Amino acid sequence: MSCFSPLTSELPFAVRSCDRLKGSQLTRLDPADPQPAYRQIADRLRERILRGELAPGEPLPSESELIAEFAVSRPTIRSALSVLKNEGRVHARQGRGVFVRGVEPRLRRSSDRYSRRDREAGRTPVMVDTTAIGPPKIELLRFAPEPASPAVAGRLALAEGALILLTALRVYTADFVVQTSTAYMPYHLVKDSPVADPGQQPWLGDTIANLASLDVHVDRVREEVVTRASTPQEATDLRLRSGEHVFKIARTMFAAGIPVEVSDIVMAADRYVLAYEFPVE
Amino acid sequence: MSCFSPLTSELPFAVRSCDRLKGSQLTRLDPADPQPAYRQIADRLRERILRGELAPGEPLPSESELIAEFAVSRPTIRSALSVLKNEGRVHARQGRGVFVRGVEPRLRRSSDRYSRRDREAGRTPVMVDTTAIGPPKIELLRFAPEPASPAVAGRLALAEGALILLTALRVYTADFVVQTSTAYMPYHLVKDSPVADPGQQPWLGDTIANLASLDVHVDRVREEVVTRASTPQEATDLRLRSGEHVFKIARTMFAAGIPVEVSDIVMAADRYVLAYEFPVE
DNA sequence: TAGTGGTCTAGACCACGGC
DNA sequence: CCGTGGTCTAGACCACTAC
Repeated sequence: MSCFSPLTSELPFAVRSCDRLKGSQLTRLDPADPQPAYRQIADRLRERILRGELAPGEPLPSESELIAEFAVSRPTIRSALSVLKNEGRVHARQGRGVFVRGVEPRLRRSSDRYSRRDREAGRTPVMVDTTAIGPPKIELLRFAPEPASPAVAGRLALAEGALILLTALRVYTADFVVQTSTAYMPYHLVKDSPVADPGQQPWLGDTIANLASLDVHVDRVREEVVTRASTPQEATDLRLRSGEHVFKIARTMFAAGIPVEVSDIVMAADRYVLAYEFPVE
Repeated sequence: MSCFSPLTSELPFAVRSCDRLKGSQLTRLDPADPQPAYRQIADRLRERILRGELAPGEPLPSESELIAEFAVSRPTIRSALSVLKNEGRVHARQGRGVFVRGVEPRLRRSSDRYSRRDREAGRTPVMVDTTAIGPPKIELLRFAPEPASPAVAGRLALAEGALILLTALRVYTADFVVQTSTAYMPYHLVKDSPVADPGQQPWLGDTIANLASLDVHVDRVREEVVTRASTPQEATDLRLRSGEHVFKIARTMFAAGIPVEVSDIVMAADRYVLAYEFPVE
């Protein structure tokens, strides 16, 4: 397209003179650079973004403009753009263009939320700092006693196959899912109590309050954080595109040194900042 | 590789009937499926991986085999594979093949490392659980007093432009970089002390010990964790491919409620599990 | 040498969005 | 309507690895 240079077939990379380019100068790639063209192009575009030359929300030059600017074929431009997409720096919208992704404010998930003060103020510990987006809605996906898997039994220091109470939740805010959690409690702790009654559960999602009502007092929390690409299921749940990252938190609550609940919490990695504050010594 | 073992078909996961080896049956795509071919193919391959049909370390079928199996062109197969690469589920090695990525054990970075017991045992708090890989080596990149940037001044509750001591470190283990950190301390705390002397610094990387020698006693730590794609600089430092994720930890140390050090710590996200343990109430 | 993945081109058709 | 990005094809050459 454009720029019918007879040099095209002679010189594989660049060096085509093309006087009338629509706005954008021709940008030469460095043939000495061992990096392939699509990486060099991605690097140049990334620089423009990091330097603020292309501000958040702004569109990048269109594919055809980039083809003209760098004098390469469309697939090469698309490879370059896909690098930036995979880095989460831009997102494409069909029919519109490719846009620099803004730094959306992240939800803050703070270890403070386990403090008694917050609980007594009536704040649910499922998440905090919902001030900007309203209170969370909780959807109960499953709630049932089950035999513990070996992994869960190990984490709860139970015999394999012992009964646990499984609670699977999904947390929404303003109709978009922000996290899912799957929690396991030893069934013998909650049996015959309101906590084990799906219709009655008094503090859905608030393990500490639930256990306190049974005179089990959580005094220590451990959270182990990893991040990885989402599975298709998680991507569906959290409305991510497959491949976007999640935080996965394996949480254990202890009462007097005994694990009384473990849970696996999954949330969109780029929507959260995890804040931990703890004493030293 | 494939199908020499008669046991294969008995194993719970390897269900392929392997009569005539990689003749690999033709796998039909669903034309009714609104998903494009490359995604359908990626999904099928992902399933095989998640089901264990393709075990960690094993090669996927080669591109030409996949072309035959799904009856599509090479670029389509390559798009499908690039989806899985970007998810971190496989990695390609030129001239060899595409291999299922194993779950390498992650280094554990635990909040315990700030405890006095560990310090007195002589363990450096820069990282822990180095048992598997030997003690860390610390490279000092920069060590100099500087005027604080507005951001750092804010985090340290100093006036803008106040002097801070900047310490930039890189931590190696067995010759591979595991984390970088940039720390800032109010210069007035350390001025004229051995802590401010590059040649003398007694506990490089151990802020708590350094400050304790000046009678400043850290009693609380806050860490704020985010994850995002690495910048090119970080990718170089940590030997990541551009686009792989990092954890970024913004740490603040407090003594009697006053921030006495802030630091930014960056590490390869898929090499770490961050463990936090803290009391409730 | 044969097979693998890595890069690049040229050209085609489609779906979406705004005018 | 036209321009945008999304998908797909066919074919080429290269660099690396194994044998």
